[in-house]
Amino acid sequence: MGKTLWQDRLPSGQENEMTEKQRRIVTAAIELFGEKGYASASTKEIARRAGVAEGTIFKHYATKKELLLSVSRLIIDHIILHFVNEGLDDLVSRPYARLEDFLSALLENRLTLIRDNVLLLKVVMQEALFQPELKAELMRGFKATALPQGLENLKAQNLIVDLPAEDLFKTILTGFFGFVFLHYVLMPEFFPDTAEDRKHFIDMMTRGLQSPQKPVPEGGEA
Amino acid sequence: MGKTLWQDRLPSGQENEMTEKQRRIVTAAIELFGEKGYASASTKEIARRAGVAEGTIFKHYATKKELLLSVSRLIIDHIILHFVNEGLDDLVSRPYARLEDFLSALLENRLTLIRDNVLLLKVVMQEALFQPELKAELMRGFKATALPQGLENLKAQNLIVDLPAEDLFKTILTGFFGFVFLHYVLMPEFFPDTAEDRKHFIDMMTRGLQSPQKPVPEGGEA
Amino acid sequence: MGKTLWQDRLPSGQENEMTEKQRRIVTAAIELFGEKGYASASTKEIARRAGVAEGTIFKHYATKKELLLSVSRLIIDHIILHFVNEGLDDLVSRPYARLEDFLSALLENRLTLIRDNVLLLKVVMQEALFQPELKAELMRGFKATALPQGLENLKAQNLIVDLPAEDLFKTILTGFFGFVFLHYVLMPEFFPDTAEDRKHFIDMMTRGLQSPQKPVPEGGEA
Amino acid sequence: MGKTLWQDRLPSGQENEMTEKQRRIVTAAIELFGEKGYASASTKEIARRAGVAEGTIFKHYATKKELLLSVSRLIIDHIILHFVNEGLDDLVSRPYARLEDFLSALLENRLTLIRDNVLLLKVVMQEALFQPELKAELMRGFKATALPQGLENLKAQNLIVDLPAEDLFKTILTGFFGFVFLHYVLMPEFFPDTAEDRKHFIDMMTRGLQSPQKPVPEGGEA
DNA sequence: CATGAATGAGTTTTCATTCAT
DNA sequence: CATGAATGAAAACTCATTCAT
Repeated sequence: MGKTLWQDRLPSGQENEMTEKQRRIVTAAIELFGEKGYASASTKEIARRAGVAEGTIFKHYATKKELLLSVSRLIIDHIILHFVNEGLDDLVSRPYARLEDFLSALLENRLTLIRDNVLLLKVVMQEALFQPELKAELMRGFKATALPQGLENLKAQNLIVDLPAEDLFKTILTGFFGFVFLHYVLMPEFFPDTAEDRKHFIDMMTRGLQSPQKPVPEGGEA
Repeated sequence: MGKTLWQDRLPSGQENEMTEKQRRIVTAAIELFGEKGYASASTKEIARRAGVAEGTIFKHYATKKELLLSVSRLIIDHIILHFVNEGLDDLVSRPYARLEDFLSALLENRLTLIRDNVLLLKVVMQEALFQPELKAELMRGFKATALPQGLENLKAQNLIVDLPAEDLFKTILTGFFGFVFLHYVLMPEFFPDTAEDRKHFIDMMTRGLQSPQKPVPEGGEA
Repeated sequence: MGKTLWQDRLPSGQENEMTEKQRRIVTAAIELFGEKGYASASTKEIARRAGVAEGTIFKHYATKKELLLSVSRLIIDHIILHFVNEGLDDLVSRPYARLEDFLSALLENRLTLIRDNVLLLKVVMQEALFQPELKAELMRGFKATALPQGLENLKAQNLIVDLPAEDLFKTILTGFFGFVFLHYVLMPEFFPDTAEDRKHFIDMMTRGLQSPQKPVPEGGEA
Repeated sequence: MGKTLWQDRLPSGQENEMTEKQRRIVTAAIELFGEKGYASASTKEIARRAGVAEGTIFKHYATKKELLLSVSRLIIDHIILHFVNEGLDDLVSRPYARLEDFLSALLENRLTLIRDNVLLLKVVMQEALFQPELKAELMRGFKATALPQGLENLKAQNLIVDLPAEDLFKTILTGFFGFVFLHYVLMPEFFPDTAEDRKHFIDMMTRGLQSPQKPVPEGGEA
């Protein structure tokens, strides 16, 4: 049922130790912050869902705000940075005959990760809107991607419009972000998850980004 | 901090009448929601800043949430309606207009208003993540756009790819949303507001959406 | 639909004058006090149902409490005292072969009056529980009845147990009150209004009150 | 003012446990509801009199209404359970007991408790007029009586009229309710608490309910 | 007389936080 | 370390009452 991947990523090594209860608290906090927002998730409910006493939360986190910050940090450090690259290395190193194939693969790859982590994203988004440092982290996450390398490959094959990689990167990011955010995070009710919709989006992006000249034919330049 | 234009636009005609106090309440709410977020702005403080009794707020808005919705509706409409009035219709009904011009106008047209309302837009976005009514309000705003009509005209002139209007609408919305949200709401620090960036975006969208065939010449071009 | 009788009884002569609006206020107050109780009926709602402005209520009644008192007085003076005797004179002056017939007629008579005036009774009851003067009024109402006369007739015919009229009166009142109050005012949900139930009650009362000796045969004692 | 017995009876066994503070809250609530009525007794004042923080009340009772229900349940049960324990069962299981003895015990048994709880009973009655949950609670109280079992025994001994237990129950309840309510709750001023009055009532009920045939003698009477 | 917008004190309720066990 | 009863400040909301029009 799409049980999330991130739960296994909470630090449990003995260095960065985190007790079982702490892990349960963090998990419950992520869920509730993601479901109802920070302000509407009461510590009482978090405690209940975590199966601990309310006081226990405050043994570990002095204030509710600190719990939120801690949770945010955790998401950034242990989760986003991980799955941002999940499968991407593989993806960009494969050859693509058409830009469409690349973009399509990119989207599908992102979606598998995102669909199961909507709550996580919601927690990050609500925070990022008002916390500059978090934005910086997010941006760092975006850039750490293997994506730029993929773009270089596409440019080498003349499959993509000839713009500075940085600009291409931003344009793609912008497009993907809009699609993904509206469809899977903000308004799934209004932007349902259909193959048709995804195709329209990929088509548009493909036409928008592909090189006006014919791509370099495979096996000869002339 | 981008003192906004909307204050002069609060309905005061005798139809959609709004008392002086009501206007002060709305103004104070917009300011405070923007400054501290919805949850942290107390009705008491809103009342104080508006110079009215707390009860007065509840005379006009049954609940605090309704006040938020009302305020959100107001700026959403403000952004939309202003846009409509500027006569994008004119633009798209002109023959030989280019898709690029349309998209460009679509973007430029809104930016001033958006830039001036970033604070409240942030709040609206943040709350929309968790409040279904607000999502609905946003969606209503999206749909109230002149966009659909514009699209019909563009299709008639064969300036835009031949897809069902609904699909076109969603694709454009998705693209614009991503661009606007990242550049002006979420991460202006990383997506600066430069003419070049806007041009790249418009170019991409234009290529992505324009009809593969040449437009129907009105009377013959060659 | 059992529209109540009492509305026509509100004073409207030119002496005891009462404006149309006042009458509407009183009517609305009785309904709402009866439906939700004094404390839970807000002046706002009373005004709305009466179709007047909230301020208008306070033009006529300085406080909400005064409205309640006025309404109570009205119920007592113009209504209870009237319908307490409605049909009773007739009823007691008819001859009865059996005690059962008398009690049965008495019950049916009371019920026709009560079924349409539950709200009125509820207003009086909630008040009477805490207002001594109101209890006195109620008691006066009970005693002003033609019932004692009826009892004398029954005693003369030896149809009823030979106790002081006062005691008989109280016993009957007690019994009827319990039946009527539980069935029609307090718990109609649990004590439904069925012919069978009424019969059981009348049977019990009849056996409980009838003279142990055979009644005086009509036409001779020996 | 009839300082009540129930305070010692508040559950404190380890099963139905009730903390010291909870007991103080209940006590204060009973006093204040009785003194000023439900609506006029504020939770703030209840807390003050109980010597606890206002929040503590809501730890134990989610809403003020729930506090009322809980308190009502408590005294209803108190009256009922006390009665049950006094062993009316004994009485009715004795052969040759008379119906009169049963009814008399039924009445006397409750009176002390009722007299001591008039204040709260008034509140319960007043609120029951408008609060369905409270009616239900009252009805539950009625049904929890030992009455039904007693009736079976009486029927077995042919001491009582042969009607379905349910009908007997309702008839008796109706009668007792009228008597008790008028004499001890609503109008003690007009229905004084005299032995004579009680006797008249019991006589009437006895005649009204007893079996027309002589009771089955257990082994012979002569 | 009638209105209804405005008031503000008061009410119920929530909730992060503390602390004795 | 863990608990959860207790706290009390602050929140949203209600409502009888006033008053300028």
